[in-house]
Amino acid sequence: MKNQELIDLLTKIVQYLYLIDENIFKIRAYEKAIKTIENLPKPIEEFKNNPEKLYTLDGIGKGIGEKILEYLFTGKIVYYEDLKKQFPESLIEIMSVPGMGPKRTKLLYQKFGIENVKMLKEYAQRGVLENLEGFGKKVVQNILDGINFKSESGLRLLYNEAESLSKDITSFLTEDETISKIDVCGSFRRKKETVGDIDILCCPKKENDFSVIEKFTKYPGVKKVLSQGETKASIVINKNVQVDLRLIKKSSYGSALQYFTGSKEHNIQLREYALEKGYSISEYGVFEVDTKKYVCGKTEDEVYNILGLQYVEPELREGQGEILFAKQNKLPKLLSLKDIKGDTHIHSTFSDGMNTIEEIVHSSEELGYEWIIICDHSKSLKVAHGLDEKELQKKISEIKKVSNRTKLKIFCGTEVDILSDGSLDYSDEILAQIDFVIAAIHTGFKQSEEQITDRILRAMENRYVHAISHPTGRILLKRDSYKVNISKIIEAAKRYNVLMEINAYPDRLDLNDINTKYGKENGVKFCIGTDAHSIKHLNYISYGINVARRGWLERKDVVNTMSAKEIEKYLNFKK
DNA sequence: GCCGTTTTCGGCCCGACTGTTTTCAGTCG
Repeated sequence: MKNQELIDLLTKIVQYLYLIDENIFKIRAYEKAIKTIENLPKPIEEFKNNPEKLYTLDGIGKGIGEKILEYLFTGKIVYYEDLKKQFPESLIEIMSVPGMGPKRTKLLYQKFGIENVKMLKEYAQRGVLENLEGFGKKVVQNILDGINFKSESGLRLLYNEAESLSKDITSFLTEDETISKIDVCGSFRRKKETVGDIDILCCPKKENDFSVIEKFTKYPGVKKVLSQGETKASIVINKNVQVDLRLIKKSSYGSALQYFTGSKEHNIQLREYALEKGYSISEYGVFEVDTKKYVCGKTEDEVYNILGLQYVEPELREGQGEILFAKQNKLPKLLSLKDIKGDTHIHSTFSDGMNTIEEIVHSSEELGYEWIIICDHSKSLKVAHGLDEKELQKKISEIKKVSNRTKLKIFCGTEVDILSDGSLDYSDEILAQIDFVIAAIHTGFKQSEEQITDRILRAMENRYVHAISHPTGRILLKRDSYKVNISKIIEAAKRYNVLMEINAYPDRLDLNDINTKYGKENGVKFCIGTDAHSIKHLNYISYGINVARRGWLERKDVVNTMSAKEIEKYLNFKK
């Protein structure tokens, strides 16, 4: 799949366009096209032989479409090669230094020939930049700080890390009880799998009480105050995470919440749509264009409703058609935690889990589940104490024993390895005795895309396989997915009636949101498994639900919403 | 560079903070 390479290339083009001060709307057109490719669930190569389909994609017209085709056929884009002749590529890195934008980057290059971050640092330290027009002592200091900040950070947070950080900061801000409302917005509220920074919105109890801004800058663990105004401040805290706080009064709270939740693309589309209807939207509210009169903005509901739109859940606000659906009153009723009646992927002490089946049962009862599936590893995964056939029999009888002491329905599952030749780690005779078979790849990550795709397809053909676990094998922020044609796998899932797992482990979240949505569009059904290796992990189910919601899934798309009777019937039907 | 149920040309979301300015450019979200 060349999608990421193409995205990287187009992103560089965008940076160059900023540098040469190209028409801002042209730049936005490129940015929009990049978003479209990021949300594409298929390999871009598939458009090689039917370009007409490429041009139907949102934001891709003649100009950018031709460049994409040029890239697919020749591996490069001449337009980009020409841009490189104007300015060295290393200027793009300079522009990524906080405080350095295209204007300053270009000026320093033309005046001093500064073409990389190292040179920038040297010139800044020598004090030669301060006398330039538009520069000054503080600007130069900010640039130096920016260089340090950049070298130390760059990483995004996993969603669950952002979650605990957010809790800590919001409880600090609310401890004096001067605040009536507080929300963490941005990509965190949209439940993205990783979060770049934390955006907090709050409404003080007393109008014009700005004291919380001051308090915010005193948060324990603050490393640097980037900016501090009357209604807005930005800090950097330990771990080099940027946190922004914005104060807003009651009458604007809803529109501010809407605005700061984003995404940028969603907001642009919403505002464009509002203009068609004669309204202008900002974080302060919805206003009539003609009279500039305030119309509403107290709640998010109001903002969408005044435009004749259904309320759009934050998880759907990615500019991927949700506004059109909202217009037609056709948004999905998203899955929620209260719909969940069981977990399809739990490890016990039989393999590499920390807790016994008895303990898992106890915790699952507390969660209000009707059923669970204990999936341990299969025999060849020695590092995880995979079960051989004998141990598997022991596990089956243990489940029977524990079942006598609980109302909870316990299914015996296995996370069976897909071996490097595509065969499964247990014989069909063994698999037939197991209630739920979820097949997974744990070895041979370096194989070619064809090999891995074929391996998984072969596993799916097996009549005893109910599901595919963590279908792309990625570890967020650590390891890329193995090479696999995931759209082929998803399409096959419908054909073979195999579930796609949304693995809820916080650093997996695999399938991801985009592929989940693609699966739904192709009629695929899903199971959400926590992959819990300890009873504490059972709560990870909420992270799986986040992905499901971002993938537009409803109750009916997910087997975890079935009652114990329904799921039993469902699992048997497969055999 | 993209797009169109008034348009194939003329639009394209909106605002805060900083630092350097005498009214605003640059950067950021």
